[in-house]
Amino acid sequence: TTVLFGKAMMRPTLAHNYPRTGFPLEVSSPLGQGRVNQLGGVFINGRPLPNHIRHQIVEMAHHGVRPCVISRQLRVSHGCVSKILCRYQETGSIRPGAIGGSKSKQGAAADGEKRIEEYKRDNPGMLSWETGTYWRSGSISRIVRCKFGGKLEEEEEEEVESKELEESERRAKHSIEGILGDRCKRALP
DNA sequence: GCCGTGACGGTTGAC
DNA sequence: ATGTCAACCGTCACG
Repeated sequence: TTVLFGKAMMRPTLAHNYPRTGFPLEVSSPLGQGRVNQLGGVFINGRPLPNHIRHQIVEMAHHGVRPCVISRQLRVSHGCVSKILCRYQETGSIRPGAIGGSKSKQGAAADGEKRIEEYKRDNPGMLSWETGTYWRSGSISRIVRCKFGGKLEEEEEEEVESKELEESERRAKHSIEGILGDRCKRALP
């Protein structure tokens, strides 16, 4: 059953994407189904853009590169560039928002925030990305920034990022995904 | 041509 | 163990 969409009923888009090719392009990757957007960029539907791309976006914007150029150069839709840049201006964070979880979590968030930080400190091996606590962005980021008096952002961002990268690499070697991923890599030419 | 925005199909994770 | 549901994601296309 069709619901009446907002004001303009944007467009009941066709069965999906890529009217040019007629079918969604897929790209095999160890992580799952990668897809290719109109600009030729690879993305995973439903998942955030990789961190280094997000970083590049804000970095280029920082250097005065126009969003449309960033979009074309990085092959990321301009909507996404706009969104990431807007969020960066608002929150100062390049990170995606918290995906998943339930509503009641928000109520517990205020209480749980501290415990998450503690937990992360006590379990440095636990990758936030993997545990789903990678929701350090937005309001949380703001709270932390306030707490620590304006620090954070880029340095902290990079700190966390490189830590996570390191961790994910180390963990990947011992995880099923890592093993499978390795196999995939080896299977490739 | 650029950019803000909303629908869409998708993923995630707490409950 | 499984299902539900509300959050988020990036793309696409309109205006």
